[in-house]
Amino acid sequence: MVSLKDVAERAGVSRSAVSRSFTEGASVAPATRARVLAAAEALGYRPNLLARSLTTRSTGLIGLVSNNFQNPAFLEIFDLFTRGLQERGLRPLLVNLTDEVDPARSVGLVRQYSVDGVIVASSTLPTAFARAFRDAGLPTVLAFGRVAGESGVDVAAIDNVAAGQLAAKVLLARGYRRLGFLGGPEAATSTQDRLAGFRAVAGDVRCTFARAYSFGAGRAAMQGELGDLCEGYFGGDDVLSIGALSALRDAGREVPRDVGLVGLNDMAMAGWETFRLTTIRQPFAEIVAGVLDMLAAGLRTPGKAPEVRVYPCALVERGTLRPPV
Amino acid sequence: MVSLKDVAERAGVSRSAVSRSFTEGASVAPATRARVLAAAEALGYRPNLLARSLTTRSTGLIGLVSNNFQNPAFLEIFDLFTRGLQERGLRPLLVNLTDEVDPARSVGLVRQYSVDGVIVASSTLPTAFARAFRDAGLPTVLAFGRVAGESGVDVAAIDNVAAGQLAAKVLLARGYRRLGFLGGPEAATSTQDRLAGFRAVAGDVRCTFARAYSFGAGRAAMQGELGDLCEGYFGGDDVLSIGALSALRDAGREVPRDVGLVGLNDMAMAGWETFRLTTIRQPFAEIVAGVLDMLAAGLRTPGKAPEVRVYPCALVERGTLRPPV
DNA sequence: CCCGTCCTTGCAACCGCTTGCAAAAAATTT
DNA sequence: AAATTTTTTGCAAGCGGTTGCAAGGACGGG
Repeated sequence: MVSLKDVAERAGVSRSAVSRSFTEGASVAPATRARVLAAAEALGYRPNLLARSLTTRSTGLIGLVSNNFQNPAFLEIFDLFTRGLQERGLRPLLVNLTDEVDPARSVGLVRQYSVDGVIVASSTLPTAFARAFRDAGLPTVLAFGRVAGESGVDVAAIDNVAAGQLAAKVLLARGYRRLGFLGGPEAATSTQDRLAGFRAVAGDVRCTFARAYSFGAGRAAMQGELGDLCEGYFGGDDVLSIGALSALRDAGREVPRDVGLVGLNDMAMAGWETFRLTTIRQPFAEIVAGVLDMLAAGLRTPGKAPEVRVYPCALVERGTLRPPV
Repeated sequence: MVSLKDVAERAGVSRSAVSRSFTEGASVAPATRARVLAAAEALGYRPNLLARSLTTRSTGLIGLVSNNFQNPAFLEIFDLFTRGLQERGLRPLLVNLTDEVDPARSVGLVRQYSVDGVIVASSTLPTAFARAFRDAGLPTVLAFGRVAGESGVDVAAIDNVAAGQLAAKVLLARGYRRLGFLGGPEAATSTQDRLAGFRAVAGDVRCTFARAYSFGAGRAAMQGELGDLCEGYFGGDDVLSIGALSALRDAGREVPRDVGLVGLNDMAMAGWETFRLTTIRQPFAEIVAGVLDMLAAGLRTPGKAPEVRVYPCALVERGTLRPPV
């Protein structure tokens, strides 16, 4: 492994000179820098960022933590995050928190790697996790979390209550009367908020909670409904809704004629011709951009007051809701 | 940030003693270690792994590189990799190589972070990438690559040629006569090998290549076929096949009666009741375990000779192929 | 009680890089 | 040409750890 010293020797300068040649705007004569860069090039030298981080106190590492590795929506989200981070010269350290229950352990884990900040990408991870990172002094931003109330961390998300309201309004406007809520994990804030909004508009609704955001869970939940079906359903998310849709179709129920279904997310799959799921779009790209923006701000200004960015969501019309009456 | 020095002071010992207290099997009196650990606990100290790596020359960081962020199969794969790495005390540095064409740049990137090794998880990334990592002196293992020929790196994968043969045999055994190949990106070794195997058994077949492993690409490709349909198709992978399936169904073709379709991967979605795709299973979990195993060996023994592990694949019977005649 | 062993411990150097500071060199002024 | 200012450079210390080495202590045997 070629180091600063090797380059310095080859270029006939001190190690400091080499170091400065590699830092933007450092005081070094153009000629020297040229010589150094040439030597570095010849030797195939690349500065060791981790060693550098010891003095600069910044690694460029960002903990990307999630517990959502079954929902295809998250592949889209990881794609956006990884690309976005890379564009900013940051590197995602992926942390899979599936089945993890102890925030302290996760904190220890990312701290040992001196990450500069952490992104919590999940709507089902208990808020204790995000708070734990924050309390450890790490700039933390929560994607897809709860926007109301004081979480103490940056949040970028839609207003899930509003989304629930929108779902209810739309279902009613399309003439569906008895409404049902087919939520994700009951404990998740996203589920609670969507339900709250849904209820605020639709009043008393039937509630079922799936054990996870997955096709199987959605299908099973809907199969449980078949005995006494509501007219319109708000599915906790797209993949859940797609599972529900399959149950309905297999049972011979006509969607959208007999029963209406609206999902949430607008993941790529919702648009697949097989499903044509009418859904409420959650603007992933914008949310991710917002997260990165706040993260960058948090890195620049440690101790910055937490910020909440709320993104609008809108109905995407496809085939699982009948047209307005 | 509390460091070695702080703990040493509080425990009334030298920094070395603290360091040793934290390394397995180092020479330190039990009583001292206890005192040190107590002090560390009280201060909330955690050793800085990156600083440690400077002398130990091992960061525990593993580059997990892929260019496959649209295919839901890869979410399953990332899940397996991240969990498997975490269990071994390693951390995945996720590198998204979508649209990247220059191997050198990727190498520089992971080298700057002194990763201990890299996992290339892709069947479409040019082999030049894996080789470039290897040439940079990094233990590299390629998941889902080509198993034949000398790549110079560890490989864990199925034998794609055999998979192609299996697909052809099965299709013929089910009485489908004119066969078509609906492959992924033409340049990918996986596509070439699957086709080669397919042809070896089925002889002259119709060939179409989708531009990516995606629903849309599969659907579009199959729509192109509709004018002059073959009887049986081997889809380059499940998501492609599912796209193709949707095109067939929408066109009113009866699957499996009029046309048969067999996919490859057996991703979770293939089992969804909506699709019930008959497919050739690629044992993800076993492959990932093999990758991690070889990676661990590579970390232990630098310069270890590259190894190739071939995993068997088998037909998973569902609804898109008629029963044997 | 003295001595040889073995276990513990601290010192100091080092991993690869950054940076404040003061000296040296170059450029400007007078 | 001397004096002053500005730029460039190297030194040395430090970031948070590890580790070879030699000195100090504890312990058992003679």
